[in-house]
Amino acid sequence: MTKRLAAQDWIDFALATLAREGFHALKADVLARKLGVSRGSFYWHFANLRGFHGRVIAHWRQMATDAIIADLAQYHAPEQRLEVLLRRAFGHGALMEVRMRNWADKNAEAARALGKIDRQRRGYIEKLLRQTGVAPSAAATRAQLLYWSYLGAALSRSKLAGAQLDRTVAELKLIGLGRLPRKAAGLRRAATPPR
Amino acid sequence: MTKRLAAQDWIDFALATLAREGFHALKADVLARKLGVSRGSFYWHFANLRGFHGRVIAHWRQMATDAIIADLAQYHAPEQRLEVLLRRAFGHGALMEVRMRNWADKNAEAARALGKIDRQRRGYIEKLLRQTGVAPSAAATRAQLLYWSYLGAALSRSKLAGAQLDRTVAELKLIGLGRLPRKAAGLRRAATPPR
DNA sequence: GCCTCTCCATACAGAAGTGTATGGATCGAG
DNA sequence: CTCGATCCATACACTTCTGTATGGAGAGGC
Repeated sequence: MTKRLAAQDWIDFALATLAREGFHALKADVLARKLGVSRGSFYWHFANLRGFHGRVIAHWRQMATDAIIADLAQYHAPEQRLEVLLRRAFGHGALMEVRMRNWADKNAEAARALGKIDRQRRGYIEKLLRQTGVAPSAAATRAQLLYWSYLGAALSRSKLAGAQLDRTVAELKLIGLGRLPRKAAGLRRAATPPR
Repeated sequence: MTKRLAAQDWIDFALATLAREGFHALKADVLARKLGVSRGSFYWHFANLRGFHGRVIAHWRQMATDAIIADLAQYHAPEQRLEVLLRRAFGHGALMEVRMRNWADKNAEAARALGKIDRQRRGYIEKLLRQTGVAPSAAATRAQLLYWSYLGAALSRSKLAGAQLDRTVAELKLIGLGRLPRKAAGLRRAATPPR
């Protein structure tokens, strides 16, 4: 005899399922079976699939938004924030990111939520760059590039670690800040004459 | 009285439909209706959906591979190739790219094809960078970053044009080649002291 | 103890799609 | 013309899923 469920239980379970299997598993029928309960429960808590999906998406957006705000509040120097942000983004393997973006292809609600988050993150990165002294005109383009790189990495399911992560983050900081790293890390030895 | 169809007709139509509506429209039922024909035709040409999808994916990969090879054969200087490649990639709005990557979430065949193409393209970019004199150790990481940026741009459905495209391509070349552009295009005026 | 509110099961109707079986149409070769 | 090969229509059985209607089961308040 398992416990009775609340609406939030369905939503939480849906998010876990989304991460594990993708949006195509977010059906009343399938979820109910996995929860060991009948569809009657689902249709008591939610009017229909659309409504349910909307709440799942909203809840994800809430969490994703809170995370980005809270996560970096502890660091104060903008350069450090950038460093931490990059390491976290590229070392983490953003599965949920992939799932949501795939879902957005079918679900307009998901697409809108994603658009909002994209703008928000890009804006945050841009602000960070400007705080480190990058000119406003350049900051926008570079923030865009950094965020695109993140998306590309996430969507090709790359999960970096160790030296590869170090090298990538170093290059990315270079892109963002537009200057040479303090100790040139063996990167630009051969090719480019110093002009 | 429209013409009778060959297998290739189905595949071509599927690719057009994929670009327009996404993989969820690639069903025997739906396609048959749109082609003004019954599912009997489909099941004569193909054993089942899996087989059909496999051939659609294979045909796409064929075309995408041929394109990248033939498209740049006319240019000889590697820097020019890079420039053209970047302009084309970021100015084009790679819809098919998005569709395929979304499809790959459900279809293992599509995922494999995509993996192959990703490696192939990244390899090509890396080769290009090395031909311009970038050190092999740096070329891999930078090619990765360039390609990630492309993917991110494609998947957030960005389609650049005009000055914005110019600025982005300039930054990207900077990333790839790791040196200042010949005529600094108004990019790094303010923020970064020349060290 | 009973009543009400909350949560769930079951049964029904129906949409959308797959795959199969079978027969009919059409076209080219000889 | 005829015959085989090619292409298509139709009908059927089956699966998976949605949404609704209705009838409970359980727990708390009083």
